[in-house]
Amino acid sequence: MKSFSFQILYKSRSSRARLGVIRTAHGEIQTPAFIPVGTQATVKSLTPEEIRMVGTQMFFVNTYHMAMRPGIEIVQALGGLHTFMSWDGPIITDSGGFQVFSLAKDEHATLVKITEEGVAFRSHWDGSYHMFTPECSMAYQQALVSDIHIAFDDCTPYGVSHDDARKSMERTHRWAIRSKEAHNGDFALYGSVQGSVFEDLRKESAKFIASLDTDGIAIGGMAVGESKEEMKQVLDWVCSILPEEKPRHALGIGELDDVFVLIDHGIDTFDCVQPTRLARVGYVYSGKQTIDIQKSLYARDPNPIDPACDCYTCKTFSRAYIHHLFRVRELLAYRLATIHNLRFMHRLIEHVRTAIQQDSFEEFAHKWMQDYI
RNA sequence: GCUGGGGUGGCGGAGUGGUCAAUCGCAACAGACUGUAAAUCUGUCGCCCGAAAGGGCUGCCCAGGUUCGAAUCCUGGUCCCAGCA
Repeated sequence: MKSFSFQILYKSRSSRARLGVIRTAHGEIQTPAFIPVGTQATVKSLTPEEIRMVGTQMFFVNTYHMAMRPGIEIVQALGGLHTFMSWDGPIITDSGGFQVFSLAKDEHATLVKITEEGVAFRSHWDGSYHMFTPECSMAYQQALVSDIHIAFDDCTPYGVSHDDARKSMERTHRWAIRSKEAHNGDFALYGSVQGSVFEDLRKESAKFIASLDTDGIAIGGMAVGESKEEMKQVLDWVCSILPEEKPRHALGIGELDDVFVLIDHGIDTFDCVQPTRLARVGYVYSGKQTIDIQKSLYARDPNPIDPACDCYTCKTFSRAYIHHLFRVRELLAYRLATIHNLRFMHRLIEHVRTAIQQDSFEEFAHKWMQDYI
């Protein structure tokens, strides 16, 4: 039986922003919410306890990666993702569609082949051949026992012609139908909108995906190279059409300034590797700037990364210490920086939620963005 | 004291007459990262002018010398290392 629901608790009067709650078998998610990425069934460097400690309500796991290693059947045999990795909160899984885009982007280009049936590709681990289809993506996500599944889609690269974007979008639509047919109704399914940066396609896609009446709607194909202005346009087109009562997830977005744009358009959840990946290369959020903690400037800095932050890292360690850990490549560096960046992101959104509740979202966003660097 | 080896840019270490401002590695500095490959990628890295192309200056322990030309050869000095007394 499906134990998934979405309820809007409050709507902003001045924008499309809204407060809501997503209920799943593994708990609730207060929205808007940032969804960290835990690609390989781990939010890199953190224990589940720490993931929760920083304020994460749900995170993202990649079906493609699980299929490559350790293999879906192993996770399934171990009882699904929750028991496998000892996380009892909600989990959302990707369809595997994005990895096609991601793999095709660089030197693996020749290793990926898209057909009507699905996608044939070679593992980035060992070069072995694999095939992903909407049907197997659904079967995999079910085997992983994640709470929210995403329909198998074709992430359109930036810069393609209108013609190619249409073909890609239509393929995504056909795959969405197949995904829905193959999907086990006990879990939640999000259809995925494509259409590149073209108004007619984005609107058509939004209408089509909405018509499938999936539990929620994901917007894909954004932040793939287009400008921020184009991204905003896409959100405008799509969000003006999506049904209000369905939860909306923006796939793969989340630089700090994007947060306000997304929420302003009524996006409820969004995932991004940005906070965690930046953390691992020493870029940490500090107020409205992102600082490179590895710079010599911080070698003797006794202050916390962000004096206003309430995270474990900021309450316990100086910039100088974290600077040192990064310089000598100590493992703790990655963990402390990740704890901070995630906490920072979650806390920022907690403040946004409060602002929406108080009808001061626009003001809050404007003020925050004012001297954002 | 004798014998042998050696002193090159922040460090390690190539180069043994011109193509050398000097391979390469590290460090340093700058930049990148949006449905994740953390330990990665790119650029700079003697000094000065220039956005760049390029130009000028100084330069391979010190002082002389040979040569059209020396980090590279010779002489002296100095310091370091190894073996033997």
